[in-house]
Amino acid sequence: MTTRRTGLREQKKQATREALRAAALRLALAHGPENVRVDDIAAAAGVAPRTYNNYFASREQAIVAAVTADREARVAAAVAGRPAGTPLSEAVTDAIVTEYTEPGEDARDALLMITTRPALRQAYLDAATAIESPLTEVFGERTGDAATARVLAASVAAAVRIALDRWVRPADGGAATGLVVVRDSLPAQLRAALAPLAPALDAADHGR
Amino acid sequence: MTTRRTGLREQKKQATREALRAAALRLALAHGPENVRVDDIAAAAGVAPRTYNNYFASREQAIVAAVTADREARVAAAVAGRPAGTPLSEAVTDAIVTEYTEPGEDARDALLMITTRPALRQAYLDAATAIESPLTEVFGERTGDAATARVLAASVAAAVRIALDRWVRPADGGAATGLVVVRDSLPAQLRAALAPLAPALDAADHGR
DNA sequence: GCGCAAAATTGCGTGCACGCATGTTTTGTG
DNA sequence: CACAAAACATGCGTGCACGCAATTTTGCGC
Repeated sequence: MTTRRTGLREQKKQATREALRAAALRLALAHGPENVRVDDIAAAAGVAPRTYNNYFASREQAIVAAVTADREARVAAAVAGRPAGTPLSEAVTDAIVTEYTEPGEDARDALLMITTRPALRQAYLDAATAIESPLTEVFGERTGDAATARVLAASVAAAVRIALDRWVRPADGGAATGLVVVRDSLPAQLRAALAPLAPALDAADHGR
Repeated sequence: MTTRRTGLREQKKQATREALRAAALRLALAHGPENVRVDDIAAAAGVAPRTYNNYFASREQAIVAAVTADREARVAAAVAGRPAGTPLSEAVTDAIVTEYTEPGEDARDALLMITTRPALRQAYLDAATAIESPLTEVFGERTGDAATARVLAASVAAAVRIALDRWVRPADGGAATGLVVVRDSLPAQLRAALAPLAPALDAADHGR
């Protein structure tokens, strides 16, 4: 369906990637992210330090990837799986809210760690852009226009990123304005962030 | 109007930033980006190597900043300057097309160098996200909703980024599909990328 | 099974980003 | 006009990302 290159080779690569992810998260949780060197992660995963950078371009990426994993691909699949009659904006919003809400797993404390460290927070937000490519494909099938699909996918990714940012960021401007900023739940933030894009999504949808 | 903090200090900072930008671009053009070390740039600008990183987070940023400079702020100003009756989508598109089309200056050969080096191309695209913040302010005044404004600004930034990407990227998929990809001009790419967002922009506009 | 080409891993070397501690300049206040 | 606080420049040290080239592993046709 998607990209099934060759069998065993790809399999081992994914295993290594998974091992690195897991090791990174485990060590970071155990000793604190600041006290984990790339060499440690590589050693724990049983590969050379240099190999680490064949899989992740930064130390933060590996830790964050353990949480975000293949969430992006699932979102795209969920969008594609909605009944045909559903407006595109609704399909997208529902799929995203479902997939991003939320771990329930062991990722709970990982999220806590990530949100309190600026560098990890940044990496976590950046990871949201990974939905662009799968979403572009789905949108492409529904709108028929690849260029439009890409723009809309990028916009959705940006909205998700903003929602996560607002959800994750510590309140800062409170004292200055005297206003107490009530933090919405993640689903509410996601819906609020995606709402402004609904007209564009639906216009492109039936535009074909 | 915007953020005029205090006098002499800010002035010197901008002078240093400008000196670094200029030095980075000049050296990169002269010897090729690969052969310019951060230390060289710092030395040419008359500051310590460490100071360089107080202004730019990467070597590429400084080079690219010499071209993109304050383009972002000008876009925001241009949007704000359109007559009140203009639809928001039109105001945004026209302002962006105007400001991004194109250097005419000494930036011609700089662009050539940037587009041929992957690292610089990446930095150039990333620089487009700088419009987000000024655009958010402008949109905020026009829509009345800060959250919506931010999402739309980010979407516009993403669209611009995509347009620049398509404009700047060397044709790659041509051989595979057998199709000759005709490269549109930058204004055409920008308009095409922004068009899908028009419904969202205009819906938010008069929504207030 | 066997060998070969493609692909992945590894080691090495280099330049870089950035935290921290310290000296220096700027600012606004009494 | 002096002075304390804040902002900035600088040195130093550390860990990191990545290009390059050599080496090992994998997949596949024979």
